[in-house]
Amino acid sequence: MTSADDRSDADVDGRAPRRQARGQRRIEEILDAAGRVFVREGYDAATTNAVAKEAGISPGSLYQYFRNKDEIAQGLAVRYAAGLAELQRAAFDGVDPQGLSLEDLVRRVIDPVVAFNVAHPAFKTLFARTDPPPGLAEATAPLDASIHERAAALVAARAPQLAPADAARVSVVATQLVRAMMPLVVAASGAERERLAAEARSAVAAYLRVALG
Amino acid sequence: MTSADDRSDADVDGRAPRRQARGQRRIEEILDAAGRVFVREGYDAATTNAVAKEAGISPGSLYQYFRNKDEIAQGLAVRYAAGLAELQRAAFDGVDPQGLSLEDLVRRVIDPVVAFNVAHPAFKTLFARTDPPPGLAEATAPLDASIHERAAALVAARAPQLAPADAARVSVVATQLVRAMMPLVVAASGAERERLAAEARSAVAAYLRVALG
DNA sequence: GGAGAATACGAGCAATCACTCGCATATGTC
DNA sequence: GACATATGCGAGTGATTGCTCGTATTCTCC
Repeated sequence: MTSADDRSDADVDGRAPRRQARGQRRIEEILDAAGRVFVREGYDAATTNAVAKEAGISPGSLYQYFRNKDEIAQGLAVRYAAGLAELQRAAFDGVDPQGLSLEDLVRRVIDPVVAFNVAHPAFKTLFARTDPPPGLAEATAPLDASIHERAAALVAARAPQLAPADAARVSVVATQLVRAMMPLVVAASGAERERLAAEARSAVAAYLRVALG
Repeated sequence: MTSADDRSDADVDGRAPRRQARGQRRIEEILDAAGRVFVREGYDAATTNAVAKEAGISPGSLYQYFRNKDEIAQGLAVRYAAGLAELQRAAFDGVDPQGLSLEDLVRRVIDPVVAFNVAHPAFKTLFARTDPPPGLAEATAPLDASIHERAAALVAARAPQLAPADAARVSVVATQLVRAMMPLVVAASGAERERLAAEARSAVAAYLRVALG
């Protein structure tokens, strides 16, 4: 996985170009622009030329930093994986998951996820798809993996008696439930958004109460 | 809405061509082929030329029956809406929903839906998308509406005390949960598929038990 | 201040795709 | 069997798009 991440800014020969500070800034700008375009147009309909235009650069410059569209998605996915990991770390900072009620545990997981989705609307264009095209699936695979890893760890901690296959299924299902609710929550606003977030928490908690025995 | 539906077989001048039996058969063949192509490639990546080839006809013949790609999706959606309605009618034939336990009710709704998804794998390529492109959204809007209508009717029957806004939210959320689970269920097979279907039933039932009060 | 590398440009190429058009054949009706 | 219409064909078109390439500018380091 780490070697795959490194490849993302490696040359065809495996030689990584040495980025100047300007280049690093450009990469961030491109990713920001890509997020906005993905939200506006959807991933499939988004064109690389549109991303370049949104970033205020030429198509040629874009391809200086990303070899293709999927690699842009991958860049965003890496960002998001880091942001989510940080959020979850903060949510459980100095807290023992075992000591929480199921409702509190679910709240601590979902509320930051909701906040993250609201703050980064492009996130769901990459992650909340039930049938991503192959290239996008590959780009977001590490993100998916890290999310499932965290979910599986929580399930294992709460229900150590569960057979591994059952635990895996429960964490996949719970993740899927959250994934499905995010577009609904983000699409709403104000009080309705909070109500939908509450429904998401309620659904996941209710499911887990049954599934974890 | 009804006039929009009629427009689908209407000419530009509003004159509907009179189909021969041969033409009706072709339409069915094209829809069958489109379903297979959508499953193989996904809706966005599927090309109309590929659909024509899969159906064993020329692109020109395809456009004899469908004005564009979205209209093919709409044709499939109409088929699916009818199939689902029939399935649900059969599931509740001579049964009073009020007299069932929540678990039985959920089972009667979800099991046919699972069977339908397994039998028609293209269904989820149209329906189980969290962010469909605008054209597809328009094509599947009637299908979405009829599904939500049925869900809302069941919710209203079970929880007449719920405010309309709350009832609507519950039925939307429940529908979304089912929608999200279908790709997981269909992707699995054999015993694992049945276990995932059981998780879907369990999640929806657990949610509804809380949400319906 | 000069060499080498990174950054930047943007016109345009090659490929793809939704859809058309002119014309031929099949079908149903009188 | 003749007429009208439905069905059928498939090469081709106009538009789009991911991506390249030749070239010009800016940065870093000596």
